[in-house]
Order: sequence, then structure tokens, then C-alpha cells
Amino acid sequence: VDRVRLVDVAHAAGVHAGTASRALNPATRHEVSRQTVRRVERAAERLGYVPNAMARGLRTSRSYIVALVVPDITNPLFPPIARGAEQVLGQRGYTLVLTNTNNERETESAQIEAMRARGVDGFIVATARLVDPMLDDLGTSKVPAVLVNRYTDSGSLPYVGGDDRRGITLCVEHLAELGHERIVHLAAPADASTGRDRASAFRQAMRDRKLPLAASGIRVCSAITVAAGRDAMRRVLAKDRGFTAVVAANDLIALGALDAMAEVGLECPADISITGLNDAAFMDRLTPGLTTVHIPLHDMGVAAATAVLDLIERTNSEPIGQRLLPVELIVRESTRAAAVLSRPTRALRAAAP
Amino acid sequence: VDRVRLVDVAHAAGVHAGTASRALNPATRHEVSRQTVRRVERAAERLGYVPNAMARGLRTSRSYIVALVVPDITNPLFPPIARGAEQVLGQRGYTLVLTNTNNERETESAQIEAMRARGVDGFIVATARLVDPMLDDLGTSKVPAVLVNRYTDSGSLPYVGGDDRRGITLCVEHLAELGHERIVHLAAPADASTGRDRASAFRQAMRDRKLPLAASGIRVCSAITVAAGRDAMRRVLAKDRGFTAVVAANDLIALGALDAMAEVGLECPADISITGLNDAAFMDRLTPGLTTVHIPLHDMGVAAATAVLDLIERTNSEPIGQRLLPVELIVRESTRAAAVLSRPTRALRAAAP
DNA sequence: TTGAAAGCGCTAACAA
DNA sequence: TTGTTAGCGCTTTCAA
Repeated sequence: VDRVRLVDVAHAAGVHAGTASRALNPATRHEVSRQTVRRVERAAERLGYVPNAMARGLRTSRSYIVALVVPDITNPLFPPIARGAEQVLGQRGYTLVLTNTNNERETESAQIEAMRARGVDGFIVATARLVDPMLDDLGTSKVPAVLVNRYTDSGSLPYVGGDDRRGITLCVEHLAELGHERIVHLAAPADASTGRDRASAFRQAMRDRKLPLAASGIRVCSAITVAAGRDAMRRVLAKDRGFTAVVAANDLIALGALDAMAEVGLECPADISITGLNDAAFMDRLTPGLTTVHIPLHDMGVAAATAVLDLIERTNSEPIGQRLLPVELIVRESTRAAAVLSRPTRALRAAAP
Repeated sequence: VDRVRLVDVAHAAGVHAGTASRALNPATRHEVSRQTVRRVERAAERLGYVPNAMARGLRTSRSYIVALVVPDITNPLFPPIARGAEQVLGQRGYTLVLTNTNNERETESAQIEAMRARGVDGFIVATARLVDPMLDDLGTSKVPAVLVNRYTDSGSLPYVGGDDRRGITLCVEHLAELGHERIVHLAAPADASTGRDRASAFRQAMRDRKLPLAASGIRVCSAITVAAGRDAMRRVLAKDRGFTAVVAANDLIALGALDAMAEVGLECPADISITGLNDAAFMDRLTPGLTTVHIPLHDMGVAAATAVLDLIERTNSEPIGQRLLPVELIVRESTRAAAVLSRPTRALRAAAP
């Protein structure tokens, strides 16, 4: 059974293809007599007509598809963003398609190219690097695109994200109030805004609180994964046991840090307090429950999708520029008051063997 | 700057569009002289030519897209499947697009329709119900489709999944060996194979072990979510405290059960042992670490993608039918030997107030 | 080896 | 209100 085409429907309804097209399109339906509309609709229904989107797209250069480009769908950060975006897109007749880049620049450019070739109407991109010529290209092209979660320094594309700097500041202040003075930051890679800004916010917050920044005060992880966090923490622990708290740039990194501590017999929060960032799924159920910063991921998806749609439909001509959504510190069990006196003893004891 | 078309490239290279087309297509490149190929390639490169996939698709009725339809991308079950599928698809020049149905039949049919209209070359569907006319339609259509994780009773489509029945059997045997006799099953909804089969495997395993099945022995959850699992467990606990173990149909349901236990002051595994199924991300890091069944999700994605590609390219004409991947019991801390004597006392004590 | 021309299924400008 | 027609950008048969 070959697919039924518009001509088939038109034929069945006894009208011309053009008329059938008008009858089926809500925007042009009024140009057609009510009975013709009904006849065409019934024929379409009866034959099970499904319009060929490629033919339509070729003609109209519209696809009603928005692509969401993520580095790794397995990172619990992205599914909520995807759902948020999908929700508003679906409501307005668009389909969201999700593509993964594995954190590889080549894959990323291939995917974006492929989506462009397919004529997607817009992009939501979650893979931005600080220096990202590919996205700058996208910015100068006519295809609407919005960045989410990370931005580029060139500012060539609008951005929606959580207020990361504030998030980190909240962590440092929380720890400072608990009496921690020697705090280490496990940073995300510095080629993305999430790495650089969080690290700089950390530095700033430490300065504001007049806390000393140790030599090993900021350690950059090679990726935003549990494994990379574990690695980084191992190295920190190998050369420095004088700190009492860790501000991780991300929940997954925090989990890795927890692992590295366990390996050398250190306990959280007894020996070292840890904070994460993102409040990913299940972070509340760990032991210890992770003190972290809640980022409104779903809302970010909603905002990003709304922004691309505005761009696509030129609905709202004022550019959004940067939009930072509010964040919130969630205190759980992974942070505890620094036991000023007993701590060095414990840490030393742990380091002993 | 308008998009550059094939004619533009042809013009720049001083050849006809047809020739340029042949030169750029690996399959027809040999029909063109080597120097012409080079000239065209260089022109394409220089102009930044990106072929219009809609035009090509319209002509060839191929899109090199495979759609993965999932009920809820937020369920940690699906991202690994997506990655596995993407990996093999990408290697073979296809793009995977992911769409969410929110577990709603209407959304599901709308999404499938939309993807069909877009001419996707194949489907991997993770939303099958036991009775699913929509998927039967898909089966009779010419569009290659493979089910993953759940199947339909009609058998109209090939299926790749984990060996759920065996998984549940492993759980029951594990608990039985620990001395548990009164075991409750928190089942997934019965309209999907995952619910029905796991429940029936549970019944069978209990029978095989000659264990009694209490009236409240199987409780069906309203969804595969933490909230639904909590609800179900609450109801079970409200009328029965005589059991010592729970076999949940899924990790999320198990988490919910844990919550419900905590609400009434019961502890796991001290009071009640619990097993999950899927071995979702982070299940190893909870307290207690969840004893569960590892399902090779990534491999399932790989197998499903391979199967659709075979169908699409008619590479391998033997139908795959059902393909069950091996599973493995992962014992962690949520299960413990039933303390035959002290248990009733504890449970009663807990029920007392 | 290359060019010419038709046509995939649809929409939209124009005519009737 | 409806029909006619051209054409979106590409591939592919047929001729040269």
C-alpha cells in the first residue's frame, strides 16, 4: 500500500489538489466553501491521509521542528530541560528532536549540520564552548538558535541558564557560616562557561569572605562526570589534607569526590563537607544526601523553547540576550559545621597510614 | 545570505547540476571523471554547500533518520538505550531523533504520525502496550519498526528486551534463599508487557519455591514512578504487615516503597528486604544500596538499532522475532536474611502505634 | 563522461 | 470559491 497523497484525497473528494490543500490548511480553510471543506476532510480521514512533510517543507521551507543539542543525554541534567522545552513546543505545534554529541566537537558540528540540512526551524543548544566558531556561524546564519545551560563569549546567540555564579556563592557562604575556612573547588572544564564562571564565582566568594585560597584551592576536572570528579579529588587528596570542605561545580563531580574520599577512608560530612550543583534526580536519596543548588531545569527548557519560538515566529522582536533563572540552595546532609578543634586530628589520622 | 544550492556549486565548477550531484554522491562518483569530481568537491567546499535533505528526501524517499519513541525521557531507563542506539545508527550514517510521549496514547500516536509524515526511515518504539492498535498499524505499514523494552501481544513487530521474567525469578530465588517466605510484589501497570510478565514470573517463581501467595501478594502500581510505588506500598502496609520482603517490578517503584516504609518507621533491610529491577543510574549509591537486576540497556539500544537497520536496508532477511538479552542479579544492601524468629516481633512492634 | 529533462508531493500566486 | 500552473532542490533516467 503506497502512501496516499494529496491528489488522491482531492480526487476522492472530487476537487482539485489545490483546493484540497486549502481545505486542509487551517490558515486557508476560510477560502473554501464549508461543504467542500467537509468533503475533503472526510476523504482525507477515510483514506488515512498523512501529509508528506518533506514535500511541504521543501515548498514552504518550514519544518516545525526544533532541535535540542545536548552533550550527553545520560547526564541527568538534560532530560528535565528536554521535557520543559518539549512541553511548550508541542503546545505550539512543533516537534522537539533531541540529538547527542558525546561531548565531541566533531559530532556536534556534524549533528548541527545534519539538522540544518533537514531544515529545522530552530536550535536549542546545550553544548556551547566559550570559544565556539561553529555556534558563531549558526548565529550569523538565519536559523534561530538559543543557548541553554552554557554560553559563548562572543555573545552571538541568546542564552538561558541558571544563575550559576549565585549558586556557587550560596555554597561558599553556607560553608563559611558553618565555620569552614579551607575550601577546595572542583571545577568543571574551563572551556565552557559553566567551568569558568563557577570557578570565578568561587574565587570571588572566597575573597568576599576573606577566606584563604590554597594552592590546591581550585582543581579543574577533565569532564563533568563522576569519574572525572573522582580523579580530581584523588589528586587533591594526594597532596593536601588541610581543607575541610569541597565546592563541586556539579553534582556528578561531587559524587566522584565522595568516592575518592571513601577510597582513603575519609567520611562526609564528618571529615569533609561537600556541595554539588544542579540538584539532579536522586541526589536527595544518597547517603549523605547531597547539599546542592537547585537549578530550575524544567523552566530553563521552557524559557529556551519560548525564546526560539519567538525568534522563529518573530513574535517578540526584543532580543532576550542573557536570561538567568533564580537558583536555590538545598541543604542536606553532606555539609556540617567544621569541628574547628577535632578536625585536623581526624584528617591527620586518616592520612596517617 | 541564502543557502547555497547544488546548482550554485555546479555553476561554480562549470558543470551541470546533474553532474555535480553524481560527483558528490559516493555511490555515483565513479561515473564522473576524477578531475570533475575534484572540481565539484572544491567548489562545494568553498561555497559551504550543505545539501537540502528535504529535497533529497522528497526525491529518494529516504531520510536517514530513525525515531526513538520513549514514554518519559526523565526515566533513567531510557537514556542508555538512546545512547546505544545512537552509536550504531551514527556509525552507519543515520541520525537518531528522540521523542517523548508523556505516557499518553494520544501524544504517542501524534508523535508517530508526525515522524511518519517526516519520512523517517524507521522506528524504535519503547512505549508498547499489550494491546496497541496503533503499533499494529505501524506493523502493517511499510515503515520498519522495532519494539524495545515492551512488546505487544499481537506480535506484529519484532522485539528486543531484557529477560524480565528471569530477572524477577532471580529476585524471588535470592529472597527465598535468604529465608524469606512472605513476599509481596509491587507490579507495574498491567497494560504493558513489563507489568504482566513480571507479575506472572513472580507468581510462577513463588509457586516453584512453594511459597504462599498472600491476598495482598501482588499490588499493581498506577505508573512506573517513585510516587506510584510509594502509593502502592502505603496501601499494602495499611492492611498487611506480615511480609518480610518486596519484589518491585522496577527500581523507581522500589524507591517509592522505601519511602512508604520510612513513613511508618520501617527500615530496609532490617524490617523488610526490597529488590528492584533495571539497575538504573545511581541505584548503587542509595542507602541502602538497592539489590536489583541489571538489564543491559545500552546493548538493548544497540540491538534494537541494528535490527531496524537490517529491516531498513534489507540486509538480513531473517526476522528477529523476540530477542531477550541476559540479565544479572546485583546484590546490594537492601536485601538481608529473614530473621525468622525476631521478624514478626519487629513488624508487630512497628505496627503497634 | 556529461547534459537535458522529468518529477518526488506539496503550496501559493495567478486566473477564471 | 475553485482550477491551473509553476517551482521548492534534488536525483535519475535517457540521450548525446
